[in-house]
Amino acid sequence: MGSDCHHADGAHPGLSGSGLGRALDKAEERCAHAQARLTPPRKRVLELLLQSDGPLKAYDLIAAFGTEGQPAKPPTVYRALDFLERLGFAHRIESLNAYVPCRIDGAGHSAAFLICDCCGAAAEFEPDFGPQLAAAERAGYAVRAVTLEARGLCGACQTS
Amino acid sequence: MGSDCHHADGAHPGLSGSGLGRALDKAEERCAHAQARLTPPRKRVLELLLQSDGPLKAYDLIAAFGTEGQPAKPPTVYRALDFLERLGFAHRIESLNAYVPCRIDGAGHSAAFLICDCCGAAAEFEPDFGPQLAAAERAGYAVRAVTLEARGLCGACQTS
DNA sequence: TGGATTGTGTTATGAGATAACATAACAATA
DNA sequence: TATTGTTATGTTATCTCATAACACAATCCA
Repeated sequence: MGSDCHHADGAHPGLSGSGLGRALDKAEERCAHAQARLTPPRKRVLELLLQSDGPLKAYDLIAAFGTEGQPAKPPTVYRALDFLERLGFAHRIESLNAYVPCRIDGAGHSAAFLICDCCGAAAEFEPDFGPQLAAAERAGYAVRAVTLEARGLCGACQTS
Repeated sequence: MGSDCHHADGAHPGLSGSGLGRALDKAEERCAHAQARLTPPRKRVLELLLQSDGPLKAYDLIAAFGTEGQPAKPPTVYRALDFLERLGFAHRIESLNAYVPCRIDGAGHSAAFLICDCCGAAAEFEPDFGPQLAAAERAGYAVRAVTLEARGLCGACQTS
């Protein structure tokens, strides 16, 4: 997404219309449960993430924030992203400096991604960190969150 | 390392003296095999990484580069880091924007870290990406490199 | 020995993120 | 329903991290 690649980017198509509405409603609900507030800037950033076909940079969000074209100030967006990450609504992809909405219900603070170096797609998959958590335990670590990023080529980009 | 934490940082003590010399010699050897050149700036950056007790930021390396106190120019260090990562001598820890020497022989381009949010230690451990690689294959991805970063507390920092 | 390749030096600038402080909205409760 | 603590936002400025672009030097190799 947002790349120079000619292939389709089908990893996670962006939401729109009622699908988007439902996703936002669900987020509202989960916030209520968690005694957290999905305030307008937070909701707007989540909306932008959900609408996107692929990972968005912070400054993409900043530029797209205002519905009338006015950008947001950086802290507005970074704060919203912090919130969304804390609640598990979004993930930061470290190796891309980019953000995606969480696609996996109840993934908590751990996430795993398959990132295509050609088309830029980032597919979230169900993390199974069994072996890694076992290794952490052996080393005496108390793990709070795990992120895994696998770089390579998606199916479409291999067949070129 | 470089943190505000009072705990010891025993993850990977830095090398010095003959241990450092041996590690650098080994790197020379591996470069020769790979038809790559461990030029002075590359060797210097590797040396700094090996000497450190913990992850180093790029600008730490830039500041420490000159033996007489003169800093390096950023591209000098970033290029050396690129080289060292390409050859598997160093890893970038994405969630820290920092770099460590590779501690695992033949780890290639994949790496896994246990990162202590208190003392800043980053312990590299032997990656076993079995389940994740299986998931990638099911999704049709061709994986080139995997990095995993587990955040939490090391043993010492839990018992505070 | 000359051309291609790879690496370095240098200047400048682009991208990503946060500190600090003032103000506003909300929630609890007295 | 005024008061107070807490949480969130708005705003300015600045900091950290990383790379583009180009000239020059060293090395490789036909």
